[in-house]
Amino acid sequence: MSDFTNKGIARILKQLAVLLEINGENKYKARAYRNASRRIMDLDEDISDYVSSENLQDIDGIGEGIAETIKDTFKNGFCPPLEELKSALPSGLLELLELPGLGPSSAHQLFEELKIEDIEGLRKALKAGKIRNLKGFGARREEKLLSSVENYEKYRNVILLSDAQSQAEEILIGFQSKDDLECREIKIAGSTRRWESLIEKIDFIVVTGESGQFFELIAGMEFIDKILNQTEDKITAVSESGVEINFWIVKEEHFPGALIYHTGIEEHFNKLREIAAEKDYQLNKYGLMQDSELLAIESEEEIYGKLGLPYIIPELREDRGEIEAALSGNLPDSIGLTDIRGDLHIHSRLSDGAHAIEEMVLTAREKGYEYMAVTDHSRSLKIAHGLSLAQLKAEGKLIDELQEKYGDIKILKGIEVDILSDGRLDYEDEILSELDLVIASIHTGFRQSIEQITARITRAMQNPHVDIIAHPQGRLLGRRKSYQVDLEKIIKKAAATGTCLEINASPFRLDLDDINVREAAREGVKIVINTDAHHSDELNDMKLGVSVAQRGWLEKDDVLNTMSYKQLCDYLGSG
DNA sequence: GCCGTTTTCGGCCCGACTGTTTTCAGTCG
Repeated sequence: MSDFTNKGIARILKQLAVLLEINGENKYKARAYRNASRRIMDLDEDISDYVSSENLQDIDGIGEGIAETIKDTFKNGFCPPLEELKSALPSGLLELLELPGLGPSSAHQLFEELKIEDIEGLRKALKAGKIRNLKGFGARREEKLLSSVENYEKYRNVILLSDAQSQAEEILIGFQSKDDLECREIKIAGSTRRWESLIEKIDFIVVTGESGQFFELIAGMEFIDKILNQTEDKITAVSESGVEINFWIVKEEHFPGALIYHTGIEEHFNKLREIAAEKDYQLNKYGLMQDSELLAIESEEEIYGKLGLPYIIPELREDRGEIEAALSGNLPDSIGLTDIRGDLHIHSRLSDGAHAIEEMVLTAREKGYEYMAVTDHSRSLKIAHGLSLAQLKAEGKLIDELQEKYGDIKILKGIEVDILSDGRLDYEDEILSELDLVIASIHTGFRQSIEQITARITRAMQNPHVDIIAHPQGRLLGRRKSYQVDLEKIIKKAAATGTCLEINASPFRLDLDDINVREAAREGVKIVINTDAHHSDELNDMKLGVSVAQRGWLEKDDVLNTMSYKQLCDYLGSG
């Protein structure tokens, strides 16, 4: 009898669903698996308990068939029908679905008619002009797919910041269990340490005792796929998910210097080097030297200090003026996670969230938040079970009851109201006026012109009830580009109307991005950092949003949800 | 495959958009 986590089983069922779709089977069968996957993901109890007590079918969405599949998976240690499908279908078909504009049906068709098995095969067929002649395709679609393929290849080996962090974390944990003969010190550097939204490579700086043993240690880690290259001072490995991992091996006395060298972008380091030269030091990847002697230095702070600079946090080391600001004493007093007093964009089960409002309230309380806002979707977003007027009213009543029960957190009645394709909002003003907080956002009409989308958002901001524009760029990192929008205009309008712009902290979005956040704050726009949580775990994403704020040079006062509850009410009331 | 019954099979979150067609299937959110 093997053991699987809820996440593990959910992943298996989801994969099964996708493969069934590609295999051209009944789409509702596939949907049933996908549905079951979601239920298990959201389950509070362990799925293994259901298996051992033989009551899997008590779970909504799991019937005889799927219960049997799960039991078999536990029994065998693998999922028989999944393995069967995997051996029947080329594995590359799955990646075809990553392309926007290509779904399971088309993947099935491409495989059946042209024996296309992966993206490379598709690229060749597209170049050869073979696709346009297929039924349901055409010249235009061929052109779009080609651009999708090119975009995909560009991001092929890039992973989300949150994924890079969890992989890096696993590696660190792997080292913790070893004695310090093999690894005396290890720290994340590079773009992951700077909290860039997309990561190409994960860098570590390592002080080892016995480098031979260190190599074996890495090679033996279960999530390391292979070692690409090994020299005396660097090991390059590839993780199972295909991302490159560099271990820079340094001597203990070189650790702080190496950390600075491998953390900021090159231009940041070059400017530090120039400052060092002016002070008759030499700065290189080993550290700070004077008269060819390495100075005994313990930390990065000390190096910055010797150069006459305050410490510059990794998030700012992008050569966007931070050195100049440090020299003139104008570095931002960067906002931190502990400054955040509440989360103002949270979904519940009433629309498309995983949990009841009460569970989200309990999680927010655990985080020590002073306030939170329940902001489910509005009525026209049917796929997300957008709330009818009656449901919205019922939700308000429910919140009143919860507010009675939990006095130590303020629960705002909010909504994420859709900005419809024609620019109207999804509820009338009199409905919005009764709510504590109104977030407006775009979920339809992504392909409209820059003028249309900009006009939709500016019109929404002119509505006096709208407090926040959520995910203003509408991007999905590495997957979907931002819709066409004139952010300069949006920022100006936000400043003029007192509307807040959101940093959406979802690891898939991080929207606004750091550059535009900084621009908005410069123009005096108030920024709000929200998780857009659809699951209680996702309230933890706040740290990602804060990192965007830090990279955008924000200070505490630039951010709405660092305010006390009273200040927040005053602000919203006047807005 | 699951569910909810008008218990034995029909419907399955839904509507907009797109590119293909010339009335619709596939994709997306």
